[in-house]
Amino acid sequence: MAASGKSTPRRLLKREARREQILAAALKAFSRGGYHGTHVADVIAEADIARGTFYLHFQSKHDVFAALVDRTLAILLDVRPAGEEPPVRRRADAEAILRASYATVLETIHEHRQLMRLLFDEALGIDKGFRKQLDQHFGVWHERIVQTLAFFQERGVARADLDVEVTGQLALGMVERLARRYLFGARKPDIPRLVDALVAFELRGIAGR
Amino acid sequence: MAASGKSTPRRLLKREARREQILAAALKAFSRGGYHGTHVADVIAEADIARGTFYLHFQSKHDVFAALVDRTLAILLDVRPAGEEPPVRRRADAEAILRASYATVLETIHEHRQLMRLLFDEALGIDKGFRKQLDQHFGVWHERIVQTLAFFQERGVARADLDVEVTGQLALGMVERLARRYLFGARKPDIPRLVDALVAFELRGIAGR
Amino acid sequence: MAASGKSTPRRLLKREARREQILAAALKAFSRGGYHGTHVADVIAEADIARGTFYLHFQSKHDVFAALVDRTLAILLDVRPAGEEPPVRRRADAEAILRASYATVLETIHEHRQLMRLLFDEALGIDKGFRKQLDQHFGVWHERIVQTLAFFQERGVARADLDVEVTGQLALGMVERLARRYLFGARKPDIPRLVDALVAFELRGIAGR
Amino acid sequence: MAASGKSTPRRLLKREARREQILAAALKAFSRGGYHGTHVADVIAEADIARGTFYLHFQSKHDVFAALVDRTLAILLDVRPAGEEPPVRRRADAEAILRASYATVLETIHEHRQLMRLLFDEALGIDKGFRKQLDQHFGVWHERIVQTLAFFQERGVARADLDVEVTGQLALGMVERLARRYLFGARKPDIPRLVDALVAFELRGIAGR
DNA sequence: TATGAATGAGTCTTCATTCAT
DNA sequence: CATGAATGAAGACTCATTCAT
Repeated sequence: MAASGKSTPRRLLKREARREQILAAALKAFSRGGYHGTHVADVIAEADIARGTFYLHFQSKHDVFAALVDRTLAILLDVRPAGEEPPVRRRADAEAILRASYATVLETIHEHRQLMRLLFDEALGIDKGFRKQLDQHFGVWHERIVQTLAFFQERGVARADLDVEVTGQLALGMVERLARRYLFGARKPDIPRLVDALVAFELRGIAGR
Repeated sequence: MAASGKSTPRRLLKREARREQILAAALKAFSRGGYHGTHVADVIAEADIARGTFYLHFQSKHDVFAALVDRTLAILLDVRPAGEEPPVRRRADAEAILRASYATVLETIHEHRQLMRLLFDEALGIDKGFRKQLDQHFGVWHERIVQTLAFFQERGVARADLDVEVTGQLALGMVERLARRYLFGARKPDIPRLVDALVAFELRGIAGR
Repeated sequence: MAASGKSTPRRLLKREARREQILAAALKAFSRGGYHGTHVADVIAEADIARGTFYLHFQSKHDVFAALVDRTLAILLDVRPAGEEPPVRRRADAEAILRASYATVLETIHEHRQLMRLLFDEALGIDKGFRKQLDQHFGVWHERIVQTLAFFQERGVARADLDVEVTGQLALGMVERLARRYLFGARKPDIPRLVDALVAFELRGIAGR
Repeated sequence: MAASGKSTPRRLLKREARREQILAAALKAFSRGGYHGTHVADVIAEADIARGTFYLHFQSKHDVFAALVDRTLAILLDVRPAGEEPPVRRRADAEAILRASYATVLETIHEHRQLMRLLFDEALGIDKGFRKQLDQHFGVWHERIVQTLAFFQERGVARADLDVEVTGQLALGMVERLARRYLFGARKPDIPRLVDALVAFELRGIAGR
């Protein structure tokens, strides 16, 4: 009698697939016209579904956008390269660590450039909520960087008087700018060159002397 | 009608004053609610004028916002400290140049933080036009920095193999991030500290060895 | 498949049960939120059935409501107390007749108060059709009352110049008002008191002198 | 004034006049189609104004309806005939009082029958709020009637054992029913006849013996 | 110039109903 | 018969802009 609560796994999969389809369509549409320039009509046209179907999977236009933002932030938070985690490390590895970290980050950003651009260019202008979410996210990243810098200080790779707090922000800003300038466009970026410049700059920047 | 002279006395002044009044109101309103969250009704309420009056001075909501953006960009482009312009300089001055430049920039940004925040947080999400305008603006800034770096290279302050192109972006990014993090908030920023960290980082970062 | 006989045993019973289940759920739901404030989703949630199942048993939301109305009107038309029907009666019985009639009516209304409230409060606002149906129904009741009054006139219980037509409406209105005021609420009504007041009032009201 | 037809340039009306115009149009429209069957489009078409103009004067469709209800209730509460108020009265005046009261009430109801029908037929089905408002309103009326009946008791016009509480409801119901049956239609009602029947019925009904 | 009432195209969202499984 | 995902017509409300005074 009762629809037994949840249904077959197949149904769930289908449901999930439809959700993905809508998210993909929304990403395309938002990337084209921005949040405010994109209407639900655009999204459903792109997804080739009916209006009602859209609202079967998302509560609102704002909701789909939020889902995309969440996904983007999740991707970003996930880029922590495996090698960075082991806390014990020899001084000579500093360059390798930085190089690996930056390469991974830049590649991930480029790989998901549509999502990233949405996050960077649109999210702030929509909602105080997104602003807060982003601030929080950057806070997490900043914390990670600060810890790395402190670790470098312990190992003597970074000078003792380094202002890790502010320098952490500087590192964040450098990546952000590179992303905006080189990673969002259609042209394939020369990531090794970017990493070279970044690492050369930062290694010296944090070093004593 | 009036004397065909150079000055347009009272009428224009009044007109100009009204325009300023509206711009000020718009800045307040937009800062509160963002571009899309702010309605013409909010602006005219803030300015205490009638609806029609608004359209007597600006063609559209978009137009006022553009005027604010133009003003912001003009302020930014204008911060070139007088001392930097003379192209001939001795090597020992590098630190002084950087220090002065960054201090001026950061102070200017903080001074006009409402305008700046509008530019950084809102402009991108409104219009492809603003995106282009910003890109262009950052291009100019980038060019300036690149020239300074090249100059430093000539003088031997910066290593010869420095990737001035990319490093220019890095410098831009650092300032942008500092602005967002420390200059937009209500708390009075510790600009000297920021400048210290910036200059110490950059001087080493661009130096050889 | 089944024996081609006259009766359709289990299947139809099951079908009928399902219909009842939906009607009961609809009554609950409509009573909670009114016709327009109740969605098919509410009804099927209450009935714990799937959307499609609902439309297997009723053509539309309007249709279920109509079924509830029909049921309500049937209940009302059915309250004619057995004793009233025999047309020959002695004058002394007038009070007994009225008392019995009113008691039965008021009790029935209270017993089915959810259905009744639906009829009184919602039906009119939905459809001209329901308005007509109600008018017709009240017409039938009015006719019954008029006949009773005329009978009372014949027997000398009611004065000869009584405007039976209008007075019939008055009687109808009195019951309606009592229903709305005392019978629809959660509090158990003091039906004897209501009947007392009604009968005392009406007997005198129709009497000569 | 308002467009004679379709293409008359709109006139700037005084705020209050425009509000009245919309209320009148809404009354017409709602009377035609009921609350739920009437769309804002119908109202503005009837008023020959633009959509926005409607929302310049009323917050919502619900709001106009509420304004009509308020107006209706105000009219009803205002029908208290002047003669009833003086609290000292001679026994012989009872009939005159009732007659005057009922006549005024019935005439007022008929005069504003469109508003009244809206109140009686639509308001309940829209909102719990309206139900409460109506209950309250009827409460006031009931109170008035009860006081009159008590006054009659004091003067010996009404029997001492009269259940004034319930009888007050009966009186209310009688009027309501007459309104619905005779006063809402297009046909001109024979109000004197209704009053005669009412008064004859009630005077006897409340009297002793 | 100033005013503010009026305009109406634009959009999101709802929800009764259908239909493939 | 049962299910519930999908449909899409419908409708309320917004708000930038215009224009008569």
